[in-house]
Amino acid sequence: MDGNIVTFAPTSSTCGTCRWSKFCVARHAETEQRSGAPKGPLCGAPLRRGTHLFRQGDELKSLYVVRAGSVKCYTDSEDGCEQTIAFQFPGDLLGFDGMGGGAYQSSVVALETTAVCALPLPRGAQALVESAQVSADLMRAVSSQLIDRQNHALLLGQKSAQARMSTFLLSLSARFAARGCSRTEFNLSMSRQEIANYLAVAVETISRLFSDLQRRGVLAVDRRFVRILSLPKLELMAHEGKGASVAHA
Amino acid sequence: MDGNIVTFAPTSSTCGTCRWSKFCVARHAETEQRSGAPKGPLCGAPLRRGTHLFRQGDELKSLYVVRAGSVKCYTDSEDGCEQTIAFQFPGDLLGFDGMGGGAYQSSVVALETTAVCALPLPRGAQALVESAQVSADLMRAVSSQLIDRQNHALLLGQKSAQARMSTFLLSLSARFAARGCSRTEFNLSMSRQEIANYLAVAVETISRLFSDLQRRGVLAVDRRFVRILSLPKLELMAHEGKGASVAHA
DNA sequence: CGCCCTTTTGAGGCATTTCAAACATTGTGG
DNA sequence: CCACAATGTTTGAAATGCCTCAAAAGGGCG
Repeated sequence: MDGNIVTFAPTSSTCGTCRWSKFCVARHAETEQRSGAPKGPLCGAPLRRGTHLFRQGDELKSLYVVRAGSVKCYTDSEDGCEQTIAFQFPGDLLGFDGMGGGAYQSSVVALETTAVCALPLPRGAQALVESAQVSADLMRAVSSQLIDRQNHALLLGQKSAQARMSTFLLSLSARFAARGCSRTEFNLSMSRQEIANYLAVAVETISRLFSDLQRRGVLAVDRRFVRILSLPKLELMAHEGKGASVAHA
Repeated sequence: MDGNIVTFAPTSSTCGTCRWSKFCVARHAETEQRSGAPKGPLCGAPLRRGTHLFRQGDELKSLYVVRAGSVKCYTDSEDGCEQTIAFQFPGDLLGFDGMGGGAYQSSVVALETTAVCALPLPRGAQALVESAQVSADLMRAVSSQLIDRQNHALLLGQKSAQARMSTFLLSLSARFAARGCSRTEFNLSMSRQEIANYLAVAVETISRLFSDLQRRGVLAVDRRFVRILSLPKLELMAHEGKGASVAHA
């Protein structure tokens, strides 16, 4: 497909200069480092859209944190089809699924020009474990990833296409808001195709859903720019699923 | 629904007597404990089918490990529908999704008479963090959970009902085999309804799929007893998805 | 034995997919 | 800077996999 090779080239940026450090799983990692030697998270040169940070099966060398831009994380099945697992933004942790073995278990690719910081292993892992503060951050980041994936399963398993789309937009909205950006106006860094894969519907369905939402006055969409005209309506649509399922014993 | 209250009642069983300790995330936790005070993982009294170990939103008090039997883990959406996230067996870790906050983010209920061991928090968490050995085990367990959930998303997003069912059976088969049980003959601890929810299809579809698989000579099914007659055929069906999706940039 | 819940099987309906075609956008090389 | 190719987006119409509804058969348990 593409022969992009990522040579991770650290720059001199530090966490102190990072706008997003307060969301960052590694926010305590730098200050906790001991003196001497290359230390702390290292920020690499920007990745262009379409460049892979790592691929499923690659040897695990570092964990990463998104510093600027956005990425998508996806898995391949044996028979070559792909499922996007998550879209990730500044402060989000990448690559943890490889920690159980020696290899990444998902692929990560930049959606736009994106910078990431590296926590090289195993030194990084030791730092993560040795510091109670950092370790707590890591726990938080990982459990939040588990929760995200549980919600993704809920979305794929129980919601209609319309509800999936609405839920997705609300989730983006919340994440932009948490980062101090507008809750109601933003640019999508992913294509319709990529949204379709994440929500597990056809591209054409995504297109139709955007049209519907515009017709109903919930959204204004111009290419990748989205303005949410009515958050309450959108929340309503996010809950119109396939009906409640049976109770557990 | 049910008013079962779990009062966790520790017994005197230790990891040394546990048949599954070699699969267990806590296998190094006991020996690493310091002297004095209640210590190490504690095995509780058995839970009956339908008893909840904890529910989404409950205060996080312990992590648990399945010691015997099996459980299912599920999440509720705001509008009351449920999605089963995983079925879990001896050695599997429960409750980690609560580590980021003070509350569990999923519910766990016994599928059959089930024993679990508790790693009480925060003492347990400290032990987990302080011991490099235990911490490595924990990393492995958690990353393996992330991978399971990625595969679940792949299953829900990209596979036909038939392929979901086949994949599910193969996954059970592999897990039984890993625990020294038969790869081809086993009893399901979950109902058709529960399988249906996990695979996100209707119960009737599950029933029809079992019938199909029997008719094709892939399985022999008698109530909850399943015998796999042809693993290769089953593997073939597990990959007949909805066709490969488009390539990522 | 009889009630209840689970499982099975059939028939029809619907949400979403697939196929097809027009249009817009982006990138490329002359 | 424009023409052209490649890719992404939108919309319509037809096809389909799975769901919903309905009803009967099969255990489990008091």
